[in-house]
Amino acid sequence: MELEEAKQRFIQGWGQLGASWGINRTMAQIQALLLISTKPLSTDEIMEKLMISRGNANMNIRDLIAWGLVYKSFIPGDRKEYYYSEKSMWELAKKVSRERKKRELEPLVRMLDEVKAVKGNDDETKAFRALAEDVRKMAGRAESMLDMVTRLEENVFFKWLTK
Amino acid sequence: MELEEAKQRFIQGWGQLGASWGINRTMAQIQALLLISTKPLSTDEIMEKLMISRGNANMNIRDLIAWGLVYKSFIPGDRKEYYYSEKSMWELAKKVSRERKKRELEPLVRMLDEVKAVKGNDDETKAFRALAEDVRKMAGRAESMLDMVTRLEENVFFKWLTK
DNA sequence: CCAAACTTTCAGAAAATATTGAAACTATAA
DNA sequence: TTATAGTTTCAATATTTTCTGAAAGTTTGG
Repeated sequence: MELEEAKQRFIQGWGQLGASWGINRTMAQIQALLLISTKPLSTDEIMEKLMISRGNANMNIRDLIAWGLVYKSFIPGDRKEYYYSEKSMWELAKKVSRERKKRELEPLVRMLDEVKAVKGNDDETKAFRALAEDVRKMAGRAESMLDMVTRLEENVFFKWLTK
Repeated sequence: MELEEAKQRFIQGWGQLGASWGINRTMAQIQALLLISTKPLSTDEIMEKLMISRGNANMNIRDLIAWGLVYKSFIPGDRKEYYYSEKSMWELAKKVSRERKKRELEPLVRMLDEVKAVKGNDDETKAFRALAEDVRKMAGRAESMLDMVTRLEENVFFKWLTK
């Protein structure tokens, strides 16, 4: 396979993955493009390579920066802004898991803690409360796993478990 | 909070979560409804409680069954089919992670193994190959983590890590 | 076999999401 | 200042995803 084709496939595949993770396809593709680029790219270069509009490029770059996955870079004597991706897979995984935890797990846990406070003592209510507790416990476990990713990359147990 | 309101919130919240996980909202809501129901429900009951059409209900129930999250149940002397959810959080987590691994991680790994075979020996190609290796390694780790969820619920290290 | 009860399918409609492109905005150099 | 280069915003549009409802299909009891 030629390098250009390989790059193209990588960008497509990464976009696909992003899509099934609730991250929009273009955002994931821009990230992929920057990831495989050896130098920072300008908005115009991104637009051209992915054949997308300026507005689209700008918005998605902004989101990538907000997620901490992409950085700005300035070249002396050039007025354009250039962008480059975080290249460390560990850093990327950490940032994504931190962001998703904030966006999904935390609202879930808030909801569960609220509904657990349902009043009543009949069997149906008790069963519901028990279920909410159960889900809450599982959410807590998921949170712990994400925290592991966030913090414990050098942890020997973790290394052993994922080796 | 009253039981009915709590249930409603649970269904909404679960649907929300599903949505940001690439699972469609209705599918997640049906699952939530069955999860909090003390008895199996028929298609008509699901349609009524969630105010959705028969077609929609049917398709999403089918998917839930395909994921192994929901089962059919037959009541003697009744021609209707009734549905109930897997209630064990561990089982649910296992099944979801198994399914997502199949749908997302495996295609990613296939893609990576393909593009790693890119030919050439210039610096740019080498850098690309190294990146693909790197992503591949991270995918392998993610796979291991999912396998942990799938198999190691009694594993003492896992318990310790997520306690 | 037929008819009633129930389930499945799927083309078109509706809703949700993503994208465009041009105008407004901002920063810089002269 | 003003002209220019570059960035951001957002209403309109296009695309994708989900949902509906009616017709077709299936199963069962008589």
